[in-house]
Amino acid sequence: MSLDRATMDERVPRDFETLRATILDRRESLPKRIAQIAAYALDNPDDIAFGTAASIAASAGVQPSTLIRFAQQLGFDGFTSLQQVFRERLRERNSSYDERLQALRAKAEGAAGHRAIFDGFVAAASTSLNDISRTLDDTHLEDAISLLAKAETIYVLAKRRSYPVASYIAYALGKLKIRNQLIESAAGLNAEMIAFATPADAVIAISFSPYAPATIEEARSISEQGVPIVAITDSSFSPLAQFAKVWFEVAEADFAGFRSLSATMALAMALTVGVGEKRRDTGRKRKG
Amino acid sequence: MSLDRATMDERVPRDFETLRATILDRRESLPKRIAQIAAYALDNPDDIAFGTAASIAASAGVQPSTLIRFAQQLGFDGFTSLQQVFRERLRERNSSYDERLQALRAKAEGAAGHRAIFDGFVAAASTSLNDISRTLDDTHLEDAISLLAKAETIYVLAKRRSYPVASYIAYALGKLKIRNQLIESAAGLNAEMIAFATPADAVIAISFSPYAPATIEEARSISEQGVPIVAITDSSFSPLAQFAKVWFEVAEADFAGFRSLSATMALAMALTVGVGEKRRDTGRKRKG
DNA sequence: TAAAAAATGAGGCAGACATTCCATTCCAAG
DNA sequence: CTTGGAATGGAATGTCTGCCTCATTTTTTA
Repeated sequence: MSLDRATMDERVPRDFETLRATILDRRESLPKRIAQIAAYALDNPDDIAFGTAASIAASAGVQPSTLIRFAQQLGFDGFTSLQQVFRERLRERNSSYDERLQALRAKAEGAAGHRAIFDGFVAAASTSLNDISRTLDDTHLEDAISLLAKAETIYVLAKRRSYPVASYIAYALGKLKIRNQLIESAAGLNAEMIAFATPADAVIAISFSPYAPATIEEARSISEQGVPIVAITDSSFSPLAQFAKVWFEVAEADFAGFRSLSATMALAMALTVGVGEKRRDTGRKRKG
Repeated sequence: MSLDRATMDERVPRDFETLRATILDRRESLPKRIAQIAAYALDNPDDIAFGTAASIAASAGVQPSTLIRFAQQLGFDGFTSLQQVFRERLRERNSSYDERLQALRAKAEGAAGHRAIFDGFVAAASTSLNDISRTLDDTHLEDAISLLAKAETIYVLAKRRSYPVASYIAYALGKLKIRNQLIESAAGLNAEMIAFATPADAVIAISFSPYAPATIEEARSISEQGVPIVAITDSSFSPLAQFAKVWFEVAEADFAGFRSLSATMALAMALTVGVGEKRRDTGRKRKG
């Protein structure tokens, strides 16, 4: 009988997240002083990890014995076992971002089956986001948004691997009620579409090595019509860069031969929403 | 004179990096046992942070007194002060992943101009990747890949916001020479396309709330033909889930009203490449 | 090779530690 | 208001801690 209860209570939280959930779950039913410690523990987990029972108790404003009762109430056999969980958290919290990425890559190598592939792509995406977050030039961003915000129609130009980004931009611009034209290759009417563009419009062109010849060709011809181009590409030597008024260099990490799109995606979203916001602002100013 | 030396030696390393540098610097001139501890300390910093002098000494294969001598040689007045440095390291590794995300979000709020928007999308993407990395079920992944690998043709079904992912899957499947059919809404021939699908085929369907009615309708009719569906959606209550043989719940973070696609993208890439690998493997087996 | 110096091992000690126990206080049910 | 039980505070306890000391071994110097 008492064994039954003991067995039930022995579902001791072994990782910090479970512990946290358990505490939050029982919060209402905890006695005052125990609740006081519970709150302190969740607010200052590092102190629990490093402190002694006495020092923690003093910081939390309770007696050491209460601390131990708290631990026991959670199913631990004493403060020390509770503390282990808080220490594990610090160990496993794979600390610095770079270390985390390394761990993710290691995991991708070590993981069994197709999980490894998935981990690899997550690692590639994280790396790419990290890189672009460091390297993106604020001025370029501002310039690109100004340029695009002034355009009557925004043409979106991308093929193959970049096409998903282009289709997302088109979708988002549409949702923001910004006139845009996605230049698809399917219909074979690209040349005609491009012919409509004027210097009052603008282009977002996306292309990565190996650059789709069609994209380059279309970018060239559209720039010769005096239409300003914002380019997203992967190197300063990219043929796109020479046609562009503003261009972004985005270095995407790859895995299994497939490059991530996460950084490009984030940039695309920022451009789109940035343009939307800029238009709202200037529109408001004109009215006011 | 002895005071002079004392003063010099009192340049105690207070942060881990300095300490590390000091140890590496003096490595050559350290006595054997001390060097043994030094190596252990740099290799297992977490153990130093949490262990007791006795336990660490045992792990490193030396006497506790040697550990203390090591600390003193570095200018600390005992093992405890040395340990503080290792503990600080764990605390101050401010760049824990979660904290980094928080910092990024804070940056997004604080940053001037459109940089804030960009940071916001990067943060959303990182959060999403982090979440899916924790929550993705390996078994589902294996099941989905097996299912798709057996398909004669893989149909890819997605509208609106999910469409970029679908177009990427189609692109990647094509590159891997896997027969696939992207079901687009433009041409209005979806019903006819769907009619071709047989139980020997398979579908990847992607839809998030608010679910595009067309996607749901198409998923229903295709599942009634006995074609197995792998669904990527955002909740267990999603209408897609009920038609699917395997389904993934992907929670994407959002910013400025636009949800990230990074987690969905990573999953899509893993599925695609996973299928490609599985087919190569089974193909090889059949031949051999 | 002999002597001196440095390094090491091991036992011992004082203090701090987590924990337990018991007296007291609080609170709710009757 | 009384009473029973839970919650709490604080001191007692035995273990384990870091650190020191001293005997022994190893290395260096002459």
